Amino acid sequence: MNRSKLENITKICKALSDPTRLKIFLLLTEKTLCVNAIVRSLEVSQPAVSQHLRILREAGLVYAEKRGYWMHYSANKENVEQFMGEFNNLLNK
Amino acid sequence: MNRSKLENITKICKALSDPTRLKIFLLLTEKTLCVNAIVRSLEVSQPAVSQHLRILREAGLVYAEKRGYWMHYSANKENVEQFMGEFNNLLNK
DNA sequence: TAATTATATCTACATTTACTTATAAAATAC
DNA sequence: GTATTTTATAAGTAAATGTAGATATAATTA
Repeated sequence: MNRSKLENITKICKALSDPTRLKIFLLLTEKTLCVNAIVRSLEVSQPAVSQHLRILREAGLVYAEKRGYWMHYSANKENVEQFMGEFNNLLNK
Repeated sequence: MNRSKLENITKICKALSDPTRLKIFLLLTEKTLCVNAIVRSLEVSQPAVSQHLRILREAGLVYAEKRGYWMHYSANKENVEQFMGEFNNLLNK
């Protein structure tokens, strides 16, 4: 089994292994939100949310798009589904 | 979204977020192994493997069955697939 | 019985992680 | 231009995590 493939799996799983970060991700599966909207939804500071978003972005789980001085985040569902498919294949071969 | 459901997801993701633990899990998807067989496959101590197996077991990712003084471990694929299905539903509703 | 084998648990420690406060950077508004 | 707003980054810190060595537990063998 490929090393970088292993790293990709652990990176994605690690990103979803923190409850706050998972909540952020699930919020973003429902709609696009800017950072402050997420801060208001959860009880976490703005820097904490920004750091979680960076980790989600590096794992390929969310998109980020700058508009004005807002940063719009949304879930990268296609990527997640592809990952799930590949992981499922691992199990059944 | 249910609190215990969230905890279940984070527990499973956390279990798969460590490279050594992921390797152990993937080994167990291929065949049933006792602890020492896993120790020999990877370059980790026996206590480390035992602790990883405990975490995988608590996440519902592996079965454990005692035979003689061996403990036979194998992947709980059904559980993983069910989890993947539920998670996928979360994305698409 | 005692010795051996396999696994689990305990303890200690170095590393990683999630967080807060403070600050910087980038865009907008005045 | 300066002030304001939004987000990102830096620094410090307490808590969690992964590990190895030592030890305990449970089953087997002699």
